[in-house]
Amino acid sequence: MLNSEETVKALNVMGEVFPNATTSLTKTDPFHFMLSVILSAQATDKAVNLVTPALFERYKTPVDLANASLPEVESYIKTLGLYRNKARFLVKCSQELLERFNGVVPKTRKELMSLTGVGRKTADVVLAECFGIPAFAVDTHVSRVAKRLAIVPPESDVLTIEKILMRKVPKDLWIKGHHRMIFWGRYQCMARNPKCETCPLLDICQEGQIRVMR
DNA sequence: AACTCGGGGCA
DNA sequence: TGCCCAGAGTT
Repeated sequence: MLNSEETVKALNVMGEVFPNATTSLTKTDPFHFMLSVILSAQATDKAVNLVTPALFERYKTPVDLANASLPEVESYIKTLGLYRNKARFLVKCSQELLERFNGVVPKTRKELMSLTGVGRKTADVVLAECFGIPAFAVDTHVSRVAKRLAIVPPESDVLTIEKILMRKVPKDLWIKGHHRMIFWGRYQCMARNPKCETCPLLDICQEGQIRVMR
């Protein structure tokens, strides 16, 4: 298992390969950014960025979305997967935002996660991107990369992975580390056919070495 | 813990 | 054409 120092070293190698690793979601105000993150579930950021300009032009405030009709919201996001769920999430989330938070996106993880459509990962991304509050959001890319590099045990669940990452990585590297692992998982260490042959982390990657052998 | 939503991206 | 995916809610 990689120790703290080795983990940071690996993250820094990722940073050299992807110096501009950051979210591709269009950054707007916290309200609209939070909605963008909700929409990005099981979809690419590119696909999300394609629909959000028209969507947010139509629904500028939480009040607008709270009173929206579901079919109309769906019509704006039909090119995304899971669009019926997502439309429902956006409307209900806006209603709850008005009822409980006076229409202002809250700045704690607990409050964010109390909103419909906002889970652990979305909450962490909003905290980090909107408010600069350190969080190590764990998604499928982060999970896969952490396991392959043996930063975490192979059977770890998401919460365990997050705990270990937050322990092994200094807080000021949480947000960057998240972005780097996302890029690593998307462009170097893909789920199906990872580019192990040209991987600069192959020497510390047990799974990669096994993969290259055969 | 398993199931469901779902069009896109990619082999 | 088939398979998986920058998740979260429900049961």
